[in-house]
Amino acid sequence: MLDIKFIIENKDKVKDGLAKKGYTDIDIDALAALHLEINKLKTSSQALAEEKNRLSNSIKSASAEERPAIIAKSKQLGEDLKAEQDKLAAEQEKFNNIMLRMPNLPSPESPVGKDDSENVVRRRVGELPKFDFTPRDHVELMEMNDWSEMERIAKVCGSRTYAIKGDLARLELAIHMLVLDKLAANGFTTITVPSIAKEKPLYGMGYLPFASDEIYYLPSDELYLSGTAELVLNSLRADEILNENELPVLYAGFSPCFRREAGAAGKDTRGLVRVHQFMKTEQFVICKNDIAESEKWHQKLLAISEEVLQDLELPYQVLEVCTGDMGAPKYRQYDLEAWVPTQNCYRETHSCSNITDWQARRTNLRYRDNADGKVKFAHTLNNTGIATPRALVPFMENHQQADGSIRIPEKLQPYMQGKKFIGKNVK
RNA sequence: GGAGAGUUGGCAGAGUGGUAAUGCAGCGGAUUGCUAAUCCGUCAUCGUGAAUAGCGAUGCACAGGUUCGAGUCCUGUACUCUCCGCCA
Repeated sequence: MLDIKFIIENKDKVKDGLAKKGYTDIDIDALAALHLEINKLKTSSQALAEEKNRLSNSIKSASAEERPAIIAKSKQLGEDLKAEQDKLAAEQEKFNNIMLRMPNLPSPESPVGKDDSENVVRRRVGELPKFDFTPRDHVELMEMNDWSEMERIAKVCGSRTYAIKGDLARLELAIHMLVLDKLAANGFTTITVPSIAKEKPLYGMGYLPFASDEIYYLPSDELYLSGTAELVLNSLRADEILNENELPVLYAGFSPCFRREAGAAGKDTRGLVRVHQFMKTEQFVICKNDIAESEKWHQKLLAISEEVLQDLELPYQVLEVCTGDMGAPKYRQYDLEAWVPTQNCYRETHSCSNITDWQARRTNLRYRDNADGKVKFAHTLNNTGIATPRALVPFMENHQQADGSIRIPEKLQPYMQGKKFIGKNVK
């Protein structure tokens, strides 16, 4: 959500930002006019309320003869007021619906572009693996090591589900532990959160009304399945006024995540790349309303996830996401993509975003500033810590050996009982 | 699933139909004079203002209702706690 006063005072800047993000259907001038109309209705209904309050308060001291007239007048005012307030509520709803659909404005640093083809590679880190054999893709590797039940589980649970077993299943959890330890070492509080949520947090995060196709809904309970721990973490402190001394709030959230993948029909149907249910360790930050401060945290979150990929010894690239490919809530976004040898390309493993105060305005998450005692909307940021099983795809493929076994990078070995390799052919 | 109790500001906590006490914390100011204390104001949202000035509206979990007037009475919903039932 944006501040309506900011919108009105910076119409050109807002129009420019909306255009860069590809939102051409929002009429800022009409929105400003609507706001003006609402304020007029507020003023007129407040005048009626004031008069009515005055009359009501005078009844106590009025004589018995005066009372019937005052009551009648007050009753009439009450009806007028109700009519005025109904008008106001209708206009307000129109206004709110537009405001809920207003995306965040992009950073002036973000590359301007219309879609993912215009994202900019900022850097590539790590050497691509060279194989003296024909590398197998991750599905073949799972099959030859008896690490999965992909066909059976599809019969039981439907397409885009997965079941992995043995050392690969243990690896999946080991990687999360490595990331959770790293985040804890950086001051993040480990927190496991539910994957079911009410509707309100979905609006707070900006999932609704923007991406309703992506979300599982449980109608008999009026609950939704969460696509990320960010959803819950973003609303965990909703409606609070934090003390500035509590900031920054750093959460390392772990949760099962659910996505319908409705918009990805036919894409990545093979294997572990795109599944309906996965596990994610999420980095989430609440910090002061200060762009230098939140940009600092944005870089910090990015650095942590780069370190994760380095610990996993995966070659990756840092992508700065262009204005047109960014989600509505985002001010600035980096994606990390790890190399997938058999696809001969980098695939997304992390998405790192500065949301500024856009979500905090929606969840009413504020803090009291120590310097001036004022209540301000906080800034929020989020980044993937690690998401599995997708991360297992580049992991298995980059670390595969000729015999189909998988090398375990040094940093991960303590989480795998010291094993240097896993696989059927490991002696 | 059944029964009961509860939900008031950043926090604590009064308030049984007539303008939301009080304390703590924070912020602003004054005063004393010194590892701080005291006093006053302020303390959420919005409208009108150049205004962080005044004036006004709203705000007691949420949504309705009764009433000239609702934190207070009525209805529904959510959540919390206690007990019973079920249960990893």
